[in-house]
Formats: sequence, structure tokens, C-alpha cells
Amino acid sequence: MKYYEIAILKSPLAPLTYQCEHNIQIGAKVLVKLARIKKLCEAVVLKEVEKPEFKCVNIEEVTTEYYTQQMIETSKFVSTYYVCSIGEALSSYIPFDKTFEDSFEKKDFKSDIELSEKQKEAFLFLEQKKQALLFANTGSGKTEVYIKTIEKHLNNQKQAVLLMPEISLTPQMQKRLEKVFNTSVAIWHSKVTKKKKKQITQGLLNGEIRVIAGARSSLFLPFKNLGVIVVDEEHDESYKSDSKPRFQTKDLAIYLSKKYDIQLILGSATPSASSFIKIPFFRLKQTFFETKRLIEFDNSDASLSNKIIQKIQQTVKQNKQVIVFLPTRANFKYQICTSCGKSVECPYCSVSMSLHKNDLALKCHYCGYAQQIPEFCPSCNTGIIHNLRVGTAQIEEELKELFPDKNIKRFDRDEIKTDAKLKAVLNDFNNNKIDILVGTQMLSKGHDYHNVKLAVVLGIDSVLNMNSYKAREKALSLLIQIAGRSGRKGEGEVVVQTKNQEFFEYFFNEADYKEFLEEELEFREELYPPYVKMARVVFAHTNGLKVKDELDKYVKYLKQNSSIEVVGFGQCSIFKLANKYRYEILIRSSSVKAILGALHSINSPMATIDMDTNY
DNA sequence: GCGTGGGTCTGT
DNA sequence: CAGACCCACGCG
Repeated sequence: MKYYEIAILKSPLAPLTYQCEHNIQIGAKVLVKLARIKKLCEAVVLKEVEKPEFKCVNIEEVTTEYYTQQMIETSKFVSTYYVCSIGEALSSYIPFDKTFEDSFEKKDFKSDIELSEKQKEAFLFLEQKKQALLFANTGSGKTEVYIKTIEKHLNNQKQAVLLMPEISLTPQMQKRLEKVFNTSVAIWHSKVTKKKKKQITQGLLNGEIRVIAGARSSLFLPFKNLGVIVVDEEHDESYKSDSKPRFQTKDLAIYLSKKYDIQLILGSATPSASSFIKIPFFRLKQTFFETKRLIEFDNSDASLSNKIIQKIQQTVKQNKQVIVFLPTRANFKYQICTSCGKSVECPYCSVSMSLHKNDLALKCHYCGYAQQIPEFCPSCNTGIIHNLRVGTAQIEEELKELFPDKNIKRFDRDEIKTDAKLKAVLNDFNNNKIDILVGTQMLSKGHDYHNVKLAVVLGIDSVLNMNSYKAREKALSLLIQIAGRSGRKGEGEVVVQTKNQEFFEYFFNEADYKEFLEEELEFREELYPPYVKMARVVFAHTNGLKVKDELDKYVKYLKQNSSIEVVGFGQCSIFKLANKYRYEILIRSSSVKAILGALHSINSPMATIDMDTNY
């Protein structure tokens, strides 16, 4: 009889020992019974062990799928660094499958892209450094550099992965890549259908597919021979996973690159402070088209001030396009009572609900709870609930009244629910069938708009005022990203509604983003990442008293640990979420070992641990 | 994570 | 005293 330690997929359990009469390959995916669980569990064989003292259960079945040593090692790293079980870490992977593997046929790739002198310089720099940051202004042609690098690796019979922060970016990138790599490229993200996923996995295994472009989950595909990882728009926060395992894609890519000799390129016009300091960068500033960008400021309170309306008026009159940006939905109060000024809060989450006029409902954007719009305000019973501050729907409505003969469209998660819808709206916009596009972050993310002459930025102060050490970085990079959407060809104008003109103006017009990063890094020295490690522990429970007790207990406990520092603790900014009360503790340390030691010693069913937190 | 079994609270 | 609810426990 053989004995094996196995990790149960998706389970927080530590590895368990099972037995089997015959030999099993390390890494094989097997099926096992687990007490009290009706169906068989998927698990991965980690190592063979001696016969233990306790009685073991048989492994029920050995599948044809398997995880490589590299996958297992990486999962062990993820489980230690991001504090989860090995089974949870391994669950990110799509395993190899013996039944579909094939030896790769040699393929040659020849694009007709010619790099400029500066791009060639960048290409060589990146090649030489192994891990490097391409700090490239919008329109400076970083995609060509990516493509050339990928092409080189493919011609060495290697595979390549190009990561992008959002699904919304994939269609246009897909087009560009398909032009060069034809059927050898595939798009991968969580919304790809099951069937398609199977096809792509098989294509990777039999060598038909050599390039994957997609979301962060692409890093966990069964690559036999990965030559390069490109992380596009590396500053984007969606590279941090927000469910277990809570890994940071960039850091994982750096780990893989160093450990397995894979080239890594991080690319952005507004790189994150941490990548900027960690990794050698190449500054690519040139633009292909002369772009003049005029920036103006507006310190009004009104959602659409006269100045802004005038600007829009001028632009649409010339049949040029406008984008209007609003920060994430959650940052704004949406509905308020005309009489008492109170808003209606979600009964399960302590956030105001938003008014969805189309379906006559109030909805919670956090838990999805919806109710009918009450006839009178539930607080004072006299007033009527009205939209006060800006949401994309309200701005859209206001604009429709102001410009009745113009075509105005919304561009946010409520409106763009499918890939097809996204493609359709972008297509319409680029074919001039839409005059004004109103949207959230989605607008800022790298789409090519050809005819936009004016970008209106509302509510950026709510980003700057967030209580996060990254607030300045977030606000400024967001503004630059949005501004970059205006005037891709020819002149562009930007109007920013802010009461912090000095800050934005200095770095936007006078200084380079590089100068901002240098200043910002100086401010963070000894206090914040990347100089120290920070982690956030959230305690959540339906019973508010119990969770408060748990918080107090852990604050006391962590404060005893002299190798870490408790930065702060208290209610989460969304105190009640999905019917659970939430408290948080922020800790920091200059020692990774110390902070991980503290995190691993937390043993509470109410706690979730977020290493290298964005908050 | 998940189901269990045991403890406690509630209401007639 | 049944039924609802909560929680700690342990899984090989």
C-alpha cells in the first residue's frame, strides 16, 4: 500500500493523507471521499509519505489530469505569502491533460510591424533586463513593442501570455493580435464559455495556440514552455485578486519570471509607485501623432456646471465626440430625500442604495438587494426620494435634456453586461453614431477612441479624498488615463471638476508622472508600501457584538507582537455588508517574515486576510 | 468549506 | 419539550 499527501481543491483544509494500492504520479488530480461530503472531492497528489499511525481512506479514482511541479511550487508560494491553503492556491490552475498533449510542430511568425528607433531601444532594454517596466505615454506605441517581443519568443518555439486588467480591453487587442498571430492566439477570461475554455486548453496542449491574451486567470493555464509574460496597464488595481487566493498578479509574474527564467514586461503610461521603484524602467515618450492637450479646471459643486455644459456644447456643435467620466458608482450618494436630506440605506449593507429610474427600484450595488422606490421618504414620511449627486444614469438624463438631438450613451457595468454589448457600443462610438459617452472607470481603460475632442472628469476629488495611502496615485493616474482618451488624433481638451486644482495641474501640465512618483515615494518612505509591507485583516459576522469582541481580542494580540505595527483598526468603510458587521485591522512591518508570521497566527473563522492590500 | 451533533434559547 | 438557532469541531 502506498500513502500520499493530497491537497483538496477549493478546500481550506491542510493536506491530508490517503492511501492507494498502486503508484500515483506526483501532481495527479485524483478523486477522494471526505467524511460527510456526499460527492467526491477533487484533490492533487503532493507527495508520497510513510504509513501514518491513523487509518487512511482509499483514493477513489486517478484522473488523466495533472499539475506540474512548477504549478505545485507556485501554489505553495501563494499559500504562504497570501495566506490560504495549498488546495485553494492550486484551484486557480487549469491542469494539464494527458489525453490532449502533443509534441509541438515548429511554427514561424512574421509580422510586418516596423519598430521606430526609440521602440527598438525599448525592445532591447526589455530583452536585456529580463524583468522590466515599459513606462510609455499613451500613443507611444507600446503594443508594437509587446508584439515584437512576443513574436521573438514564439519563433524560439515558446509560448507567450499578455495580461490585461479587464475583459473590456480584449476585443480591440484581440484584433491586433489576430492580425499578427492568426489562429495561434486565444482570448481568455472568466466569461469565456466552458466549451471555448476546453478548446483553448486543448489548443495550448497540442500546440495550435501559442499566445494567450487575457485577464489575470491566464497566468494559471497549462503552459508547457512559457517564454514571456506581458502585464499591460500594470498600474490597474484589478490585478489584485479580491477572492481567495488574494494574489497580486504582477508580483506573481515577477516570482515566475525570476524562478523559471521567463521574460517579464510590465507596461503603463502611469506605472504604480511600487513597480517604478522595484523594476528597471524604460521611458518611451514619443507619440506617433502630434497631440496637444488642453486642460481646464472647474471648482463648481454642481454635477454639470455651466462651464462644463458650454464646453460640451462647443464640442458637439463641431460634430466632435465627448466622454464624461464619473468615478466608481459606490463613491457617490445617489438618492436623497428632498425634505429631510436622508438617503435610503440597504438593510444588509451600510451603504446608500442607488435609484434606478428605469425599473423604478432602489438597488444596493454591494449585495444586489433591490426594493421599490418608496412613495415617501421612510425617515420623515413627507419628502420624496430624489437623485441628488451624480450617477451615470442621472448625467445621461441631464445631457439628454440639454442636447435632445444628440445621441448619448451610458458606459458602465449596468449598461455593458456582455461582450457583445461592449463591442457594439464601442463600434457605434467609433463610427460616430454616439456623440457623448457617459461612464465610469470602464471609460478610462485603454480603448481607442478616434474622434474624442473633450473629456469631462467629474468627482475626481472623491478619489483623491479616499482614506487610502494610494489615493493620490489613484486619482492622478486615473485623470491621466482618462485625459489620454481625448485627442488621440489632433487636439484634445480636458475639463476637470475639482477643488484640488493645484495638485492635478502641477503634475498634469508642468511635471512628468515620473516626478510625481518620485515625490510620492519620498512621502511613503518608512510608512507605506513599497517600503514596508501592509496587510489588512477583516472580521465579519452577523452578530455585531461578537465580531467586535473578536476584533478587540486580535488588536490586543497583534499589539503584543513587537515585530509588526498595528497601523489602525475600526469599522470598515462599509460597516455592514451582506448582513454582516465588519471591522478591520491594518498592520505593517518592514519584515515580510514578521508580517506573515503574524498573519499565519490568526486563527479566526471571522477573519479574511489581505496581504499587500490596496486599502 | 461543509455537515454534524450537541448546547441553549424560545414559546405553547 | 419540540423546534429553531448557533457554534465548535474535525475532516485522513
